[in-house]
Amino acid sequence: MLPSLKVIKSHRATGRITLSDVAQAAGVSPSTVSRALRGERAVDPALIERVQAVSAKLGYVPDPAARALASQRSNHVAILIPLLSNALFVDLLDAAQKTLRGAGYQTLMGVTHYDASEEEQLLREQLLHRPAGLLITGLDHNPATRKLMQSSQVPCVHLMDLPADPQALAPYCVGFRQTEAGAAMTRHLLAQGRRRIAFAAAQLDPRVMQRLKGWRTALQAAGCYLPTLEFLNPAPSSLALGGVLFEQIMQQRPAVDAIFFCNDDLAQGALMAALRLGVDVPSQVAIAGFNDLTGSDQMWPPLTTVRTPRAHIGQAAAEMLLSLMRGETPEVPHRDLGFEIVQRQSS
Amino acid sequence: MLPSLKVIKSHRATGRITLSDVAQAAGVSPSTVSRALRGERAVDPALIERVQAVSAKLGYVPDPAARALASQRSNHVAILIPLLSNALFVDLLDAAQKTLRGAGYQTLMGVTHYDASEEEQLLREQLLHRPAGLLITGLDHNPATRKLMQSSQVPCVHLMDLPADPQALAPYCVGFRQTEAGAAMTRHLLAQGRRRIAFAAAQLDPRVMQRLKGWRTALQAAGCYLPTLEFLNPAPSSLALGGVLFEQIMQQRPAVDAIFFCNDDLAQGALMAALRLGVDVPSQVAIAGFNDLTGSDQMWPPLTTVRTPRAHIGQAAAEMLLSLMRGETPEVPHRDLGFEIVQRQSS
DNA sequence: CTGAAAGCGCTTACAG
DNA sequence: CTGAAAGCGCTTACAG
Repeated sequence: MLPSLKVIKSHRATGRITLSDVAQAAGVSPSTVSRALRGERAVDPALIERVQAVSAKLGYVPDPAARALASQRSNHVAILIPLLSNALFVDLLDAAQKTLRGAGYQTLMGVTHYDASEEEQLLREQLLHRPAGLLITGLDHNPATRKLMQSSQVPCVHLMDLPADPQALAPYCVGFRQTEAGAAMTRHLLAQGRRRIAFAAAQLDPRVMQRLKGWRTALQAAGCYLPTLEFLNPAPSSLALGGVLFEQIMQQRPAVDAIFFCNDDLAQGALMAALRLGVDVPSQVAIAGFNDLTGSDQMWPPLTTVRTPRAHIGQAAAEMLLSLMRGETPEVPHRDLGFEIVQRQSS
Repeated sequence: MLPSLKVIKSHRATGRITLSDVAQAAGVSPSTVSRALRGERAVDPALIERVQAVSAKLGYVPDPAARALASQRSNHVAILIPLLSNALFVDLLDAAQKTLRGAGYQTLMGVTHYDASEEEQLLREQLLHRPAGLLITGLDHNPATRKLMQSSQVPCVHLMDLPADPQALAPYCVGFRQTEAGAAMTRHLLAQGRRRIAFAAAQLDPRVMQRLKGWRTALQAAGCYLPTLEFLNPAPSSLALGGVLFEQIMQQRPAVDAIFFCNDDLAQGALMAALRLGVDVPSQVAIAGFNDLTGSDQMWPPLTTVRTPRAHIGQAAAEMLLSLMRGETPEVPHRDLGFEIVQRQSS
């Protein structure tokens, strides 16, 4: 039998039900309640049950701040992404957040704007909250950032990318081979008979540069590589920029028979520009994108692209982080989630 | 002269520089350091300066958890939005987050999926963190949620909407008149000579229903209202659904001469479907959207729409919240940030 | 204007 | 397996 609960009330000024309220009601010490509730082993199963019952009855909820202060570890997980204006990262965030929340963690988001020192500053701020874990986009960070990650001892998983050398002693990461994906789409276009395949990119972040490398390699292997087919613009990716790039390419290299854009928003913009300019896709020029963002299947013509598993990446990375936070060592430190060529009518 | 600092070291096991380290180094009590650093009045200006100097020298950073525990208030601000897959809310989040971070607050995001009970649950979780403030989308919430907001005493600003009755004793909010915006676009189409103007909507959240009401009112005033011109689909908004709605409308009501979509993604999808089906826009049917989302100006033809100030709303709401958190009372509890008809070639 | 002291609500060695 | 006690790093009445 449980002791009668009706007289149990919080004795704190704040009116909050605390650990000691539960302890008192259950007739055990606060330490035991703490251990029982957190599922620490070495507690009598009968006691665990009693404590849980009382705790539920009282509607006890642990105070995150007190817990963080005492344990030097919060239930926050920090996630650093470059931009919110690229749907890719929003999908990543959404999936990670969902998984983390299911496990009782709060997501602290930071937007780096592709700026290494902003990333460093953000990380510094978030580390103050003693996050239980960290999710960070990409594999390359400035030395200060790397040092912060190391010295903080916070479990960390990197998103979207994999180390070039699979054997390398790289950090935990889940992503796919960007270079391979770039090469695969290029080979796909080659297989469709295209020969003068331009590569058009914006933002020029490390992952874009890997796709560029894949494109180069594939074209070189086919004996079709020309440096003049590279169109690199450091401005942020957008539909509008895609239109601009398309016009530029058609004007400067009218003989081009395909354009591989490093992101779908650019490709979508190019498709719209083609419509506007009366350029027929794919008969006159094929268009391919990257990521299979929302809307790409609705374009006219529908866009050929590389489908990347970003939601899956967000989820798998969160799961890997969860396991690291439990103190486990993942068997596979680098998870390759692959990609898929989606052939539609634009090529 | 400052006391020599070189021998000052943290005496805590954690190695962290604490308030007392600063106090000791500055030769004052911890209470004074606490007050000086937080800019509380009633501290000798000379001391404030000294404390700040020592604190900077030592690289002291306050522990958020300890602060939250002691003060019963964290430096978190919770923000509740319906979806991350609608660019509208991402813009809101981005702007609010930027403003809040500038003021030293961390943003805790919650995604409600337009589900009242999920919203309630999320709020409950976030309240555990004793957020310093709350940003919440919309004006209508279930009774439990309203009660939580009230009893928590957390300052709160509502986003995107305004009370129907401007005189009403409504909570703080910043947004624009959804009903008015719906009516304005409808009048705009009427002024262009359109008479059979359909309204096509998805999601059917409260704001969409207000736009519907505006459309109705405007059509009724012009003597053009027909219930058969309403196409309401509760599914989430997307380009694909826009295409489906477009096909459906053209098939069921071929005489329609304009379609007003409640969100740009639907309208963009309709534009693509028109291309696919060979329906000429705007000569055969005009298309209008809502929000002026990214890409709408790049469509073919470019989309006529209502530009809504979502980034501005996010920022202004964050600023209003900041002022509430300072204990101030905003002169204008309801900020109307307006909207703008953007006339492009699709109508 | 300043300080000593209590307290916020937990966790975690340390004994037993 | 359980408990008493110290401690996490701040804030805030309460005196003075």
